[in-house]
Amino acid sequence: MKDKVKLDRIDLKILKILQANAKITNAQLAQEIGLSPAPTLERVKKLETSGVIKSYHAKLNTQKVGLGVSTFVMVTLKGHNKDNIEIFTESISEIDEIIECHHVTGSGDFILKIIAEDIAAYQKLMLERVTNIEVVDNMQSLVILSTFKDSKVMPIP
Amino acid sequence: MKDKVKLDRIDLKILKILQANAKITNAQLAQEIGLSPAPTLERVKKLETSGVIKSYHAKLNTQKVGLGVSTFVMVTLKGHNKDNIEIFTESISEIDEIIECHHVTGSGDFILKIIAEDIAAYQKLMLERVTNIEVVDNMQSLVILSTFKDSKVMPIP
DNA sequence: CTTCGCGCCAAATATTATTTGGTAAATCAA
DNA sequence: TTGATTTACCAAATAATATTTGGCGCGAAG
Repeated sequence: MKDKVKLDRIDLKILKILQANAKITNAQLAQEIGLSPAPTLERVKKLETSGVIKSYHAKLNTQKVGLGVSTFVMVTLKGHNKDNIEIFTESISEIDEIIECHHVTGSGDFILKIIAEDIAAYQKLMLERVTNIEVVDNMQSLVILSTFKDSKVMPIP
Repeated sequence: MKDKVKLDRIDLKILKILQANAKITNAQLAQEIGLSPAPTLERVKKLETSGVIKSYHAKLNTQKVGLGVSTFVMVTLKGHNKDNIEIFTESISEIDEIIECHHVTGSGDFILKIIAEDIAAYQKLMLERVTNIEVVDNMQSLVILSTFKDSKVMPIP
């Protein structure tokens, strides 16, 4: 359940389409891939139960829901040991504004993506909930000025 | 069409639910927010047409589709002028493996998220298609070792 | 106070998903 | 190679779900 799954040309087509538009009807999907609805649905269900498709999500316009500030934050921990990493990731998991947390190579240890209402809210969040996580040594914020690309379609062959 | 939209408590509930699970049926959604199906659907449609909900996407398991390497890349351009930025973003837009491109504050100018099959494919991509974009001065890759959080639910009040 | 517009509901209808039963092609063991 | 078995497919019936309709009640504006 962790390794690559065998996917034929049609499966890949389905995945591309559903990544770009999860709301397509089964009949339309069937037509686009050149099969009838029944086997199309079977394939989609199989992709779901096998875990190739993890979930389906609505994508929002951040401005319109009043979330004006997005940032990436590069974090260095005080020590790179397992305990500290666990303390850090558990602290992170409780903070809704941190929507991504990746362990990365390079000068820092982690990179976070954070979303807040405005700069004031962002500052408050950082000061009161993030900066004071005990194992954090250093943080550098990169504020997103504009986003040119934010594709939900991965480059599958 | 660019500013915050008025959303009541029920709209916010709908948005939270659809971000977490876009495949919920209208009847279930109606029940969870405490309305009947008809006005529930009306609200969802209104959120869609007003652009609060931009789109719906399937989220895939990268391992299972054979995409083993994800990275963040911090890019510095040779000049921070408008022309160079345009040249850069247009070059970027043609490369499917670059799924995100944000203009950011800080030492670099842009941060990219890139997905590839493996390290070899990643190296090839960078050497042949990214590094040689003329306006690029410097790039630093951060390879994602593991992801602890990747939420599709934004922190709306 | 009354009228309008909005948001809601229940129930009818339309659309879509899902199941069913059966056929043909691909796979494999003998 | 052949016969058995599985797999993938299709058309059409059925079940589930979305969507429309008509009407009610409430709050705001005149």
